[in-house]
Amino acid sequence: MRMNKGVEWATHACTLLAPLGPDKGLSLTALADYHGVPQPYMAKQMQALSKAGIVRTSRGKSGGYALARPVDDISLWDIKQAVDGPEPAFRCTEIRQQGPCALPSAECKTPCAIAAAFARAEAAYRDALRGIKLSAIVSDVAGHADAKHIGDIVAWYQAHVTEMPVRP
Amino acid sequence: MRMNKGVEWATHACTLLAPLGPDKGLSLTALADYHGVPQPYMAKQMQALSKAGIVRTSRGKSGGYALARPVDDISLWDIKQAVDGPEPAFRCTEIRQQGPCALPSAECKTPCAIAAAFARAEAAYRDALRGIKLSAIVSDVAGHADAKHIGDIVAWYQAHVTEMPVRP
DNA sequence: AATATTCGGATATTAAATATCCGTATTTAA
DNA sequence: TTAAATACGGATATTTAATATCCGAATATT
Repeated sequence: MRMNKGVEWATHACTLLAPLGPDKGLSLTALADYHGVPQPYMAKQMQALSKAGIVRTSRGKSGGYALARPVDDISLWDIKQAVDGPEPAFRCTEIRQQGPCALPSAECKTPCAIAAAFARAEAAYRDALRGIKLSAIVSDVAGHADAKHIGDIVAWYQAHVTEMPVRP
Repeated sequence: MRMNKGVEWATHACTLLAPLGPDKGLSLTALADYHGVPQPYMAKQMQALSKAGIVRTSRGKSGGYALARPVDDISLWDIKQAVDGPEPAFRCTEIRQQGPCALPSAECKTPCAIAAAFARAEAAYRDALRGIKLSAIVSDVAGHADAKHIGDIVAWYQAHVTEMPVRP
């Protein structure tokens, strides 16, 4: 079982957008370059985030991406769901309805006990991710960076941030 | 994110072996036929279970597979782990160490906050699966089967069970 | 109004993981 | 000794993920 790598990149991208507030953003190029990931694939993730309403975009010259909601209102589950889709990892193929002792489909109204068990575990996973907000990630990262590195980041921000004021 | 389909088959196979107790088993052919899954692929899963000490095997004529431990001592996590391997779904690629503002590797002793967060969620998933024992699955399935179907299963068992006494 | 820049989306292309199958060796009851 | 069964390694096909390319639509700037 392996998670879509795009989830990692999308989460890093959101972490990078977080300190900018609602009125500033970064272009796709900047987001891709910052972490050295291929631009077209980064675009795919950002578009998924955009569709899910996690980031908003503005096009044309000086366009880019900005967070669409407060950092306390974006959970890791939101991001994972947006990029990785809504399907559960365990997908019941109803093999109980096959073979010499197959259950007739009339008796399969209740979900297979095995599928139900895995679904409960995935619900626990989901709830854990729901409890982790972008704000917690950002403050954790900030707490570990040293002064020099923060300087680098600030300089990079100043060179790349684009204005994306929210219009009423 | 999609789970290895073999986990489903392996779990069903264990569920089928559970009522037989430690001294009786089923051949690979029987296990594969019961749920109508391809035999060579079923073999792969059973061998994984065997390596993990969840089932024991006996080779040669009248050989087969039997559970190696009491049904209360086998969790869904054990099975998932045996078939799907130990690697986490989220794998940090350390992209914080790449790009124009890359963190020097000296500062990356503590794990990336994002990776750590996903790891916590996977721990919740693991703990949930650990809490679900094969015994619970078996009794749940048994509770939902009707009398006629149970008759079918008993007849099938009688035709396919092989003796696999535990030798001291 | 023209233009350069940027996102959106569709579509290849490549790489990786999963699923399936086969052949041979090894074990064991009869 | 023989027949029947699993173990193991590898070969192949299928599916999914990752990467790259392209063109059209939108928009800020000139």
